[in-house]
Amino acid sequence: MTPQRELVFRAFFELGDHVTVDELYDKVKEKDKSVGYSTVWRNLKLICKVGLAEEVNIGDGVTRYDRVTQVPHGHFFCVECKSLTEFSVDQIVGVLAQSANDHKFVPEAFKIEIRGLCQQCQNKKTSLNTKEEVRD
Amino acid sequence: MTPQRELVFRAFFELGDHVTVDELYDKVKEKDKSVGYSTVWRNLKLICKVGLAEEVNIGDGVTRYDRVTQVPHGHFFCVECKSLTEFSVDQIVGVLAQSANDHKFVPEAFKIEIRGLCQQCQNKKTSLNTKEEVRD
DNA sequence: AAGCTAAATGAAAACGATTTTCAATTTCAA
DNA sequence: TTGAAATTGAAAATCGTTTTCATTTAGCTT
Repeated sequence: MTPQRELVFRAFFELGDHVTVDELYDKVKEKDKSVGYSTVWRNLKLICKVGLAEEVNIGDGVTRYDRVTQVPHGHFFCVECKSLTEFSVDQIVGVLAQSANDHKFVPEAFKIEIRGLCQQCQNKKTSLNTKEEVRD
Repeated sequence: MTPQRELVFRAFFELGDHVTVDELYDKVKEKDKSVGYSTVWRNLKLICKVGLAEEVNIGDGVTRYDRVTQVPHGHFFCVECKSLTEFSVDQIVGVLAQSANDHKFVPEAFKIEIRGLCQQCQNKKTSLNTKEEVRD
């Protein structure tokens, strides 16, 4: 366990979910400017490999990383402000597991994402559109 | 409507789901070698923009494209052979819509992915591991 | 049909996140 | 302490995606 590796691990678990490599890199640099980007990247990959993190891909070209917790969750992704928030998927996972079973598929992970508008962005939109389009 | 555009549109709908830009490019080239990659790419984006296709991102660095159909579906992604197959998510979408509603989130799309092993890859694995590891 | 403008095309380059290379350094077990 | 193996940092390579730009084309308007 090198000091750099420890820094990366600690930083990752200090940060919340949905961390990008860049964000983690910045966080690590707060403690030690000399740590290289590739070291952060490699150790983040290592965290994934040992099962402590998993990649989250919302299709914006940047991979984010979630801590793997005991509680499975889905993601709300706001297409407007790009924010990512979590929600519980307890029951849903049961249904999905059943689905997988029906198809003889052995599930390892469930990725559930709802894209749309978060509450804030809904408000922004409606406040801008003062004149409503009522008809088609 | 340029002939290139028509070629791209036709090719996209002739191919099945989960098409990559490269695959579409190859398909288009079968009809007309002179069509450029960027033309294929731009028109595929256009197909998305008008709502006839949507991006599918399984986190392997390549964007795939699905035709938008009336029937919502989830994806089984085999982490071994990288195959992508579809399954029905009728009931699940209902639960997710409710979830979104509870969180004041306005859903536009639901992405449901189950990662794991397809039946074929399960068989391969078990046939290879003749000597089983029984204990931790 | 000719002329015109905006849109579309193809080739190449730019972009940007990710991944690899490589020489130097560090860890850790013997 | 010593040597092999692992790790690091900097730089470059990769690779899918996106943009640029000069040229061509589509499709209106007359």
